[in-house]
Amino acid sequence: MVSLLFPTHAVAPSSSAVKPAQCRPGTLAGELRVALLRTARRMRMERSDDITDGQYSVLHALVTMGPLTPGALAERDHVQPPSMTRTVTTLVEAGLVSRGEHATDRRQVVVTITAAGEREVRETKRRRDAWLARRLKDLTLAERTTLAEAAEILRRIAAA
Amino acid sequence: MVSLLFPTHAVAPSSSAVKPAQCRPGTLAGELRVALLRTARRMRMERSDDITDGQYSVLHALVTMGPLTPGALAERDHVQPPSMTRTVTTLVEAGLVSRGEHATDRRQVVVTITAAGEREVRETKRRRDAWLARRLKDLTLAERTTLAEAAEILRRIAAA
DNA sequence: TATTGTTATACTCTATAACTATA
DNA sequence: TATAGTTATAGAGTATAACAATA
Repeated sequence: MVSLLFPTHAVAPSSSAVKPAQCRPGTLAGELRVALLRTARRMRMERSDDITDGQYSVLHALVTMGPLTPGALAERDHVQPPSMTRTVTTLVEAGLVSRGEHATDRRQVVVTITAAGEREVRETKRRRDAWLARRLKDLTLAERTTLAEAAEILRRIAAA
Repeated sequence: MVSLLFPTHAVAPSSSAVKPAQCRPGTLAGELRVALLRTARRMRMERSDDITDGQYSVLHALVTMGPLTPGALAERDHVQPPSMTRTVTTLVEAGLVSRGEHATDRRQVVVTITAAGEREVRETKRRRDAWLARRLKDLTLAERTTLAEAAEILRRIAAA
């Protein structure tokens, strides 16, 4: 099913630059590794300076998943519980999250993001998108189509 | 110039899944950001446990650029000179790099990677490529072609 | 006098072990 | 007795300031 708004000839030009050997899993892996790590590293730089990667990761999880316990957050980030206690304490003091009581189990704590925390996440995403969008504007439509397709494929790969 | 080994109909199928709106810089940026950061994060996990990201970065720079001074390494990684002194000392003690004298300027120090250091870098790359290649094998040829094209585009973006 | 690198010191982040409260 | 979270303490990593050696 080929969209009429997207004739195949708009895609063909960029595909012509790639040689068959570059598509072999072994060869492609090396090229893709460099490209992904380098771009991601550059993009990760586009964030607020007064928050660490670990802290941002917690805020992002809370935005995506809703309120979570410290234990769940620790497991998600492959970090030990005491480290997460510290991270959460820092975020509480910064007013970005709040601690609350669990509905049924009084041992547990529920961490909830605040309005300021949501704003922080939104702002970081906005910065990174702006950095990326600025570069995407200089590409051809065919190149952007390729990246849109690649994004879908990469999401599947990362999830596997 | 379209390669005979790569007829365009092999590429068209994957492009049909992408809608025009997804190729607008603003929209694409958001999708691409998530896909890149998620995949890169997963891939970065595939490394030796007894070396940090900062240490690996130094080894990688030395493999790519040849011997460098601590000052050059510090600037490259956006780190302060004393921090690089510490990192280099750790790597020297681990036998992965060695300190040497500068040819003409006796204030400067030249850091050179050792055979063990090169092995460490090779091993990490091998792990990451293996992880990636395993996932690439399950893709269609058209999808791998898309990723090969995307890799080229991303390298340009990261360099800009 | 300026530059390169190191040492001294402090702060942050993370980990393990021990402790408190609750189930 | 087991579990969730915290506190206590120690080990890396990085930063600023002060210092040594050389240009």
